[in-house]
Amino acid sequence: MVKTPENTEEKIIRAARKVFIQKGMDGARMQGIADEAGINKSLLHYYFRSKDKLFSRVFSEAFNDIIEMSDSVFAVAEDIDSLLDEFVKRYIGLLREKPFITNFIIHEINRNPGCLVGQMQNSKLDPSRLMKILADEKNNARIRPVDPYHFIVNMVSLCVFPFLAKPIIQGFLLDGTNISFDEFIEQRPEQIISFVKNALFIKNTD
Amino acid sequence: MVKTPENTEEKIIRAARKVFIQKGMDGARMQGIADEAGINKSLLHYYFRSKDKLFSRVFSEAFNDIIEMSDSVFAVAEDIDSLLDEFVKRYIGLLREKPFITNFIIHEINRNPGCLVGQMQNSKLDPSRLMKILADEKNNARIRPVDPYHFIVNMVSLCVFPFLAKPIIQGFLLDGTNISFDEFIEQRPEQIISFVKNALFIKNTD
DNA sequence: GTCTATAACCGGATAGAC
DNA sequence: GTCTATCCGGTTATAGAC
Repeated sequence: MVKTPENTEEKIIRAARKVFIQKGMDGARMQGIADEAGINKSLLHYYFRSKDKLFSRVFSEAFNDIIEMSDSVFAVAEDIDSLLDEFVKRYIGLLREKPFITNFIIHEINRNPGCLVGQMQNSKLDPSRLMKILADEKNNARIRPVDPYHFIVNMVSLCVFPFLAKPIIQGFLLDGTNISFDEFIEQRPEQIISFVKNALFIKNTD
Repeated sequence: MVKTPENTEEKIIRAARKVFIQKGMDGARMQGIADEAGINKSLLHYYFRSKDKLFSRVFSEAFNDIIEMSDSVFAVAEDIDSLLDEFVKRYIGLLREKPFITNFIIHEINRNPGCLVGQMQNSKLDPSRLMKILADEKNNARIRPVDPYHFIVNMVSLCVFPFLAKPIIQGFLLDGTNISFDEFIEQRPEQIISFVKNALFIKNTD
C-alpha cells in the first residue's frame, strides 16, 4: 500500500473528523482542528468557508458509510441466517474500522434530528426486504413469530451500543478482568449471532 | 400530590436539566437556561458560581438515578427470571420517565469518560451478584452457557439503545406505519424479555 | 435575593501581505 | 496557497445598586 503524501485538504478532513468526533460540533474549535492538522487556522476557512460546512462534509461522509453498508446487506440477503450473519459481521467490522461513526451520529442525533432523518429518507436504504424475509421464515415455521420492527432494533442495538458504551465497558465492567475491550469486541459477532439465533429459531441450530 | 411552589434553585435545576440535555454542555447557554427558568442570568451564578458547577450538579443527579436503579435490581434478584424481569421493566420504566438520561450520559461519555467511570467505581454498584446467578443457573442446566459480560451488555443494549435512536426509529423505521414511538416503547419490555428468555433458556418457557 | 450594567474573554471569520 | 494580524459578535462571569 503506497502512501501518497496527504494534501492539505485531506489533512484537514482527517483532523476535523478526529476533533469533531471527540468534541462534537459545539465543543470542537477551529483552532483545535488546525493544530491537529498542523496548519494555519485561516486555511480551514480557505478550504471550507465555515465551520458548519466543514462539519457537514465530515458528517455526511461518515453517515454515508453506515447507510451504504446497511443497504448492501439488505440487498443481498437471501434468508434469515445469511442476513443475520452478514449484518452483524459487516456492521461490527465497519465500526471496528471506524469506531468514531457511532459517537458522531449519536452526538448529532439530538442536535439536528431532522437533517439526519432526511439523509436516511433520501438514501435508497429500504428495510422492506428484511421484513419480507422475516415474514417468509415465519410462514415456514422456522422461526418464532417476531415483531420485525423490534427485531431490527434488537440487531442494531446489540451491534452498536457496545461501541457507544466503550468507556463504561472498558473502565467498569471489564475492569479487573484480563479481557481488553478489543478482545470483547472481537468476540461480539459470534456472541450476537448465537444469541439471536437461539432467540429466533424454533429448533436449536447449534 | 400537593405541589409546593418551586423556589429559585429548583427552577434553575429543572431548566438546566432541560437545556443541558437538549444541547449538551457545550451547546447550552447560560442565557438559555435563565430564560427557561424565567429568571435573570446573574442568578445562575449567584446560586451555582459557574456553568461547570451547574452542569456537574445536574449530571450527577441524573447519573445517580441510573446507578441506584441498577443497584437495587442487582441487590434483590434471586434467579435469572426475576432479574431479567425486574431489570428490563425498571430500566425502561426509568427511561420512559426520564428519557433525557440516556442522551445525557452518552453526550458526556466522550467529553469526560474518566469522570463518569469514576462515579461508577465510587458507587456501590456491583454486578458480581448477577454473575453468580448466571453461573448457578448454568450449573443447573436451566440456561445455555453464556458469557456473563456479553449477557449484561446485551440486556443493557436492548433497553437503552432505542431511546438513543429515537429520532431514527420514529422518523425512519416507524415512518409510514401506524405505530408511534411511545407505543413501540410500551411494547419493548415484553419484547425484550421474551427475546432474551428464548435466547437463554434451554427449555422453551413460553 | 434579584436586578442592570459591564468587564473579560473566546472563537469564528475576514483582510491583506507574501 | 499559506501566513499574520485583526475584527466582531457572542458568552461567561462579576460589580454594584436596590
